Formats: sequence, C-alpha cells, structure tokens
Amino acid sequence: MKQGHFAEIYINQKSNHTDRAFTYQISADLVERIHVGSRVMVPFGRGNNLIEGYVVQLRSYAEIDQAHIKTVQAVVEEEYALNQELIDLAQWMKEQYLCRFIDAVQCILPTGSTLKRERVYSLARELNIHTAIESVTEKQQAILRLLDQYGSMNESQLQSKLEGAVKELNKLLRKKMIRVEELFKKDVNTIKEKMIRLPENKSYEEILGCIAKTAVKQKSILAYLMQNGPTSWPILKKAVGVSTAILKGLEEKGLVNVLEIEKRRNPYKNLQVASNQPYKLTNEQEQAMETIMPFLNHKQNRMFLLHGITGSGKTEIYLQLIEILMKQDRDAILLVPEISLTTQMIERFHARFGDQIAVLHSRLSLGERFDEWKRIYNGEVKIAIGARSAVFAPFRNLGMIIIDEEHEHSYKSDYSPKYHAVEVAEVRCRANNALLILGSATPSVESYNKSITGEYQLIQMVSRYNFNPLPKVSVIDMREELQRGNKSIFSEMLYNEIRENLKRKEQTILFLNRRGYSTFISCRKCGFVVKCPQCEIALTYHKNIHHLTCHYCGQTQKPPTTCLSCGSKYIKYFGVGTEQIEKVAKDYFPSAVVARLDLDTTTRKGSMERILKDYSAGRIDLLIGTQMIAKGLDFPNVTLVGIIAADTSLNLPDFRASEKTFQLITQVSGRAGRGERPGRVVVQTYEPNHFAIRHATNSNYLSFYEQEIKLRREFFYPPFSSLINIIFSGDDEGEVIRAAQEYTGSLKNYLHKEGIDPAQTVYGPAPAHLAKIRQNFRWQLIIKSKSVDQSRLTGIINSIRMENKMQDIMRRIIISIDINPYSML
DNA sequence: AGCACGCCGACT
DNA sequence: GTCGGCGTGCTC
Repeated sequence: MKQGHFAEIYINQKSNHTDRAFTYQISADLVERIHVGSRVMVPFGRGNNLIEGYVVQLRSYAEIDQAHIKTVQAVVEEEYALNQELIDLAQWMKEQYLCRFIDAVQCILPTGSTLKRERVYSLARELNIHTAIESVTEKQQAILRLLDQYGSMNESQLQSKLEGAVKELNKLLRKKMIRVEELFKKDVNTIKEKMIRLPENKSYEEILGCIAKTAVKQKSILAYLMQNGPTSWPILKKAVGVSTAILKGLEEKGLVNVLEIEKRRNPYKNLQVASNQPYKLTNEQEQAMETIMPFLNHKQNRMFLLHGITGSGKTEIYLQLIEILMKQDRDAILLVPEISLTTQMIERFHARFGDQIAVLHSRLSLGERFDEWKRIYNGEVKIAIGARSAVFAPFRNLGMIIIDEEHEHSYKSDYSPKYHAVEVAEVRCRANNALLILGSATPSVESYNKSITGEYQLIQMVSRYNFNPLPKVSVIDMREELQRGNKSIFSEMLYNEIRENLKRKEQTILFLNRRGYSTFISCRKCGFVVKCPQCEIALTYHKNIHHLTCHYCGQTQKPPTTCLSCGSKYIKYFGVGTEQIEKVAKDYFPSAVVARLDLDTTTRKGSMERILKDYSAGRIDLLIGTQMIAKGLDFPNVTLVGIIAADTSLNLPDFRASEKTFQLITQVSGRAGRGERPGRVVVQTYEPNHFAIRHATNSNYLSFYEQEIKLRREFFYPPFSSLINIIFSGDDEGEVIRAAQEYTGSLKNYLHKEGIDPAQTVYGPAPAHLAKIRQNFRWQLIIKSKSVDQSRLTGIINSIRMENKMQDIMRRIIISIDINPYSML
C-alpha cells in the first residue's frame, strides 16, 4: 500500500459505468488547494483526455495498484466548489433516488456552472487551402472552406452548416489539414463591468492640469466623475456622450482608473417596497414561537409541522424566526411552491430584510440564477427564498429550512433525480443541526402522520389572524339541479350569488381545474373520441383558436366536421373547461368584467402578473381560473368563490385523489373573505356525501385525516407502505413490453431470494396511465413494500441495473425510477 | 458515455 | 499492403 496524497474522485460523465469513485494521486503543489468537494481536472480513459471531477474523499494511501493511478492535473475555480455537507448530500441522493452521483451534483450546483468540453476546429497552420482541396472529397472540401471562412468552429456550428460534417473531421485531422483545440466552457459566466473612477493619489486640480485646454470631452468625463464618484462605463458613456477612445486617452495618461468589477444581474431591481416592521403576535402565534425557540437557541435539530388554517399568520412566524436566527449569524432557506404566485411573500420578506435575501426559481435566466447562487455561496446574503431547487442553497451556517405549503406537489421533482424537497431538507437539517419548519393549512397525510408518531412536533393554529370568520360554505348537489331542469353550468344559487356580488361591487373567483372549452369531442353515432395521434389522449377543444389541442404534447389540429371513424355528422362537444365558463359568464353577466387565468392566458412573460394586478386594483369583477388561482392569492375584496365541479379530481385512479380534492377545495375556499367583509363559498358537486368534500366544506382537517389514514392503512398505501414506480419507455412498443417483462422477472427472482413475497410487492408491468406520450410508449411497474424494506428494494433495483443481460435489453429503452412517487398516474 | 484498440473487407 | 468501417471492452 502506497503512502502519499490521494483523492477519491467522481468524474462528470453521465454514464452508469463510470458512476463510482476513482483514485487519483495529488501532486505536492496541489495538496494545499484540494479539499473534499473541490472541482478538479483529471486524465481519464485510454486517451487520458481531461475531464472534470469532484473530490469526495482525501486519503493518505491508495488501495489499488500504484501502476494504475494517475495524477490530478488541476483545480478548477476553487470558489465554486462543493463542501463535505453537499458531497454527503449527493451520496445520500444517489442511494435514495437511485441516480448517478453526478446527477445529484447537477441538482446541487446551479445549472450551467459545470464545465463542458468543447472542441474547436480550425485549418492547420501551414495549409495551402487551394492545393489541399484538390486531394479530398466534396464534403471535406466544404468543411475546409467553412473553416477558411469562419476561422474556427465547434462541432455543432459545423453540423448546422453542413449535415454530416462531424463524421469527416477525424479524416481531415489524420491528413493534418485541420487542427483541434479543446476548450472547457461554462454555460454561464459572470458579467464584468468597467468601473471608472478618479485616481486616489492625485487631486482634481492636478488631474485637470494634465490635459490640454481643448480636450473638452475629457474634461466633461472628469467633471462627471468628480461630481458623481466612481461610475460604470455604460452609465458614464450615456451621461457624457463620449466614445471609448476618449476614455482610453485618459486611462493611458493615468488620469482615471478603470476597474473590472463583477456585475450582478439583479432580477428584482424594480421591486420597490416600503420597509415593514414585525407585527405584534397573537397568543397563538406567541405560543408557536415559544415552542420553537428553545431548539433555536440551543442550535438543535428538530422538525416541526405548523398546521395553521389560512389566515392564521404563519408567514409572520417565519419572519420572526428568521430574524432571531440572523442574530445568531445563521442562515435560512424558505421554500415556496410556485414562485410566480408568491410575489407577495417575496415582497414581504424584502420589506423586512432588504438586501439580505437571494431569490432562486426557474423563471430567472441562467445568468440571474447563477448570480443569486453566488451571493449565497459568498455569504453576501443570509436568506434564500425559492422554489424546490432552493433547498440546495449553499449556505455554510444553515440554521433553518422553512417549507411553506408543505403538502404541495411541486416540491417533488418531475425530472430525474426525482427528489422530494422535504426529504432533502430533512437530511440537510440533520447535517447542520438546523430546524425544519413545515407549514400548511392542509398538511399532507404523510406529514401529519409523522407529527402523530412524534417524528415531527405538531404546532396547531386554529384562529385567523384578523379574527375574520371562516367563509360560509354551501354545497350544491348538481344531480338535484339537473332533476329540477337546470342544465346550465351554474347552479341557481351560484348564479344568484354572482349577481348579488356584482351588484355590491365585490369580486368573485370561479374555479375549475380544467382548461380549454370542451374537454373532448365525440361522435354521437359510433362513440368515437378524437385523440392525439402521438399521445392517445382525448384532445381538448379551444374555442378562441378554434383548434383541438393535446394537453400533453401541445400539438394542435382542426376539429373534424364529420366523424373520422364512421363519417357521420353528429359530432358533439363534451365536458366543460375554463374557456367555456368564461363565455357563459360573459353571456349571463354582460356588464361584468370577466378575466381568465390559466395556462393558456399566462404563457407570455408578465401576463399573469398583469391579470393579477388588474384584479387586485378592482378592474376585474369575475376571475375564472384553474389550479393557478387556488394558491396564495390574497385579495381583500373577494367575497365569493365558486367551485364549479369539486369532484373532477376525485375519481382519478390515484390513492391521493381524496387528499388532493380536500386540499384543493380548502385552498380555493380560503380565497374568500380575506378582507373585512365575510366570504361565501359555493361548492358544486355530484358527490356531496364524499368525505373529502364534506370535511373540506366544514374545514375539518382532523376528521378528514382520520378517515383517510384508515383507508391508507386498509389498502396498504403510504405512509404504511412505500412505493417505487418504474416507467419503461421507448418508440418500439414491443421492445418496451419485453423490457418491462424481463425486468419484472429479474426483480421477482431477487425478491424471492431475499424472502420477500413478489405477489404482495410487485404490481404490473402494465401500460402506464398515459400509455403513449409524444410517440413514446410507456409501461409501468409498481413496487409496494413495507417502509422498512425500502432500502433493500433500492439495493435490488441497483443490482438489476448492473446485470449485463439487462443492459442489453435496456439499450433502446429509457427507464425512469420514481421513489415515493407523488402520484401513480 | 466516450474512447482506443483490433478485427475484417474493399481499395491502391 | 493499408485505409477506414464497426464491434468490444475498459475507464483510477
């Protein structure tokens, strides 16, 4: 065993075969600069090509044969490395979510900050292009001409100009007609900006004495700087109206200093808010604070579930906890579900903490996100607010993670690795002795269960901050409406309530969780339903564009006038979407200003903000929307909420259907009566007796929970079991099915060996709920096990992945593993 | 994944 | 012979 300096390094290569640590030697000159988490360049493979890697461990000896060990070449940008905590987190994610280490790192680091290799080609130095061209094929000639014209090009530039160019490059290289240069590039870079200032060692008079009397422009620059202090070049250029040449002159004479400084892309530069002071807390809020404070003061790890009804003042508790935390010089992360809808939350934090916050979410540009990330990394801010990915904020003194609306499904990632931010937050809080605060008015069944088993500590807040009563809820049985002859979308009561509300100049929200005009069109003669040819999903009719749209792949087509199957003319439009509600509302209430807020009306940047602003200002009477309006909106003049069809989400074949329905009704109802006037809610449903609807309309979370947990126990669903959902997809249906079956066979073998009954554990394989998306066939396999067995199962899945036989079968199949899926659809 | 090596058939 | 195609196997 050889003594010395060695590092265990994961390389940045997305392959299952290289997803393990490799041992490298560290030369004496690099020892000081390499730590756990450092990003390094190492030689890899037979060609010893340089590749980026991450140090996960340092050691003084090597376990493998010295002859195989290569040496770390260089350290990259020490300032944006990981650290021990984040390396441990990546390891944990690799095991928990069955992803590659490098995929976990990609989650943790901001997009675009890792190095990518780029090859740049140019003509060989002493190449005579005219003679060279005569001896090569036509395609190669074209490449040489392109390189001659552009100087140097990378592979994708060449490919875009000339189909199949990349194939020919090696041939030209061998003929020594072109040369290649390897560059390592990031997708985002810091923006540098020139700052101009007067030199400090000279007085203004001295400086003026150094320039010619006729140099008017130079003088005006100096005068501006004298008056305004150091100024960035773009501003100076505009203010004085001079060109770069004039600045150059001054710089050469040493009469101004030009500094390159890093510029921050500030996504919130237009945010203007008055500062805001802590509110006086209610008794209930005080109690919540007192429960949490001891753990905060002793810097202990502890997890709380803050179950507070809408309007109970959870945000103020977050604010005051963070304030105390900051006095301890520790940092906080606040996660919010959909950042665009929580502008109000950001404004409030901005008002309280000013520039101490960084905001991270997907609507920022890559550059903006990178800059915000860096401010956190460099310790310039103490608070990070953001969506799911902000849970990875690289604080070094993390003291608290708050997850608002903890039950929201947006905390679960849709992309691999399919991590859950609450799970990641638990791990980070343990590692940092930090507090985890989960806030919700309708906690997820899993979280509430944890508060009963004692894993979380439960804090309840049952009264509203401003002591407004909860809105009065009426449940309308739409079957009765129909019997009475009302075929309209609106029940009689909802219609009357809307009319009354318009008269009183109060605002109304109508909620329906389906966009479009009609949700499907069908032939009345043969029953044929028009489906997307790529996804096999019923197409939704959108009236404003008079087209059918697939809500999965976005493709559109013209609605047929005759049945595509039997040719009959009896095509009928079924199902109601938000677009139709909008039209009907406009017909019924012609004097009202009606607006719609859903995916179709908010695709353009800023359009959602505009609608919300108009609504807030009272320029809109009636707002119709989907999920989007269910969350976080706080408009005091809204006194009526209508839920058009409360049971749309109830009949989905999903074990969370009741929970989702309960949460949605509760949330939407919470939009009513937030101001001084009391709110009313009208819930239209075909199943008024379903427990989710009944308890939601009575605002009785506990009763809902008790009934739901009973069902979960009975049918062995989470939290009593843990689920793994494996999806196989590919463009050849036969291959997909074979892969799914082979995989299942292998899985059952392993389970048998481990003494786990496959019949009780493996469900499927079967076509996935969406069996075809964008020409891709999908089959799924569900594994349902005792929670304690989960790590054994992930181990088995890992073994299957490594089987040679499987790798062959999976060659053209994409396999996606979802641990603890949010939904099984 | 990405790369080099090696084996084989089609050319000078 | 030798150029270039693709299959194979390894990566500290």
